[in-house]
Amino acid sequence: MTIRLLLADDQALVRGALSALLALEPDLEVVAEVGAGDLVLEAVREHRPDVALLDVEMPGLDGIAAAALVRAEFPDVRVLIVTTFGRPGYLRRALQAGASGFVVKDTPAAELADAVRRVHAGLRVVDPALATDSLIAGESPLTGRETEVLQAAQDGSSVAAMAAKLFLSEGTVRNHLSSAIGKTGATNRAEAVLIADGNGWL
Amino acid sequence: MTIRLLLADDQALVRGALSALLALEPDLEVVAEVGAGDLVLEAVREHRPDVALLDVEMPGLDGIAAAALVRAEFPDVRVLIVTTFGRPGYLRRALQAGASGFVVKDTPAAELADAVRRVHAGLRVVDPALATDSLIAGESPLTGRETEVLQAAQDGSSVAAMAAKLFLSEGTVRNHLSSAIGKTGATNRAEAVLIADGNGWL
DNA sequence: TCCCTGCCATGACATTTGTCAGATGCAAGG
DNA sequence: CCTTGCATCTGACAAATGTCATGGCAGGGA
Repeated sequence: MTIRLLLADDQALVRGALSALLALEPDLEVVAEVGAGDLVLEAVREHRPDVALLDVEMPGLDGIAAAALVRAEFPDVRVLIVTTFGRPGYLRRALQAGASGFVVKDTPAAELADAVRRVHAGLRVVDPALATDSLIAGESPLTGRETEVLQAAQDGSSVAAMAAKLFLSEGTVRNHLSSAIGKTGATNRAEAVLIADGNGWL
Repeated sequence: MTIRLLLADDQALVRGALSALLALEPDLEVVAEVGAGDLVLEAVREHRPDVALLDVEMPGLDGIAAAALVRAEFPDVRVLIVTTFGRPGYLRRALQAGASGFVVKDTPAAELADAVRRVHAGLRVVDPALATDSLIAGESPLTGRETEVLQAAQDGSSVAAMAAKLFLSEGTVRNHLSSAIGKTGATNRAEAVLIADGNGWL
């Protein structure tokens, strides 16, 4: 009885390489590969995998959002998140979205197949170092608006541009920014963006 | 006669997966894997691969710098750069460093082996879309100092912090920043950093 | 109901940032 | 030798940014 896998990663080369890696295991079978989060649910419907390996960073729907959709429609499909960045907030959100495991891409290749098997067996797989980081960093202290404003600031927009985009007054944008700067312990907007993003809060 | 390969990528999972993918080809053999740029030259000395696959983004020495070292000591070792980001400046610098090929990670997995064979045969392998981008973006218009200042600005430092780090007066830092902002077509520091980085100028 | 929190806004203020003009020194190239 | 480009600095100015106090409004507990 082989474990049926779905692979989602926007980088075709990595996707294909992971597929090759997992195909080496006799008890694993890759039944579907997709390159965008939007396609995950559809592929799950069609191929009914046992485990879905989802990258977080994907165009369109990200892996965490895709995980939530999958779990909502197919509670028996296990989700293993595989990501480049071990952002604490990613782990928290992934687990809240119903993921059973969370693996960063610099874990040894040999451990991936094991992680898949454990997840399939109903166990949780979480990098212990990351788990402690997640506890330390905690949940995002930012309010909804503060988060939105920082996201808008990511591309180097001016206050005026952000105000226009979010339909807010410039003063309000600056208030939210100031508040976010305070909460992140930063001294300016750019630093606040880096800190928040590094924690997976954006 | 198999082609001997060296793999360098800081993400162990990706490294292992690529290794599995390439091992499927009967004429290819992965003889060494390293996870940092500093280890590339040493591994080449020991294993004498025919082709080295190097990621650009690596801790310590980046893939392009490693390529230059390898080519200087072993001119008969071909270098194929494999990277996540198709930054125009990366391609230019990679070719200047003596790389024979440049592949982004969202090319189909099936093409990688072909790219390796072509590089080994003495041909150049370059993503055509990326090549035109590189021509459009052109060489970095930034002077040495401008580049340094933008790099220092990447972490959200204030002018005062950058001045201290670079042993310059605050006025000078602001002048270089202003100049860089003008050259990148940005309207502020943060945007200039994004544009310059996106072009591979930092 | 009252209180608290989040959200929105305004106005005022100090600081930081971006721009500009002007000046010097240095090195490379014609 | 002269020009050009780069790097450095100063001083001054306008614009953008960050902070603070204050107020209004809505929703969710206690």
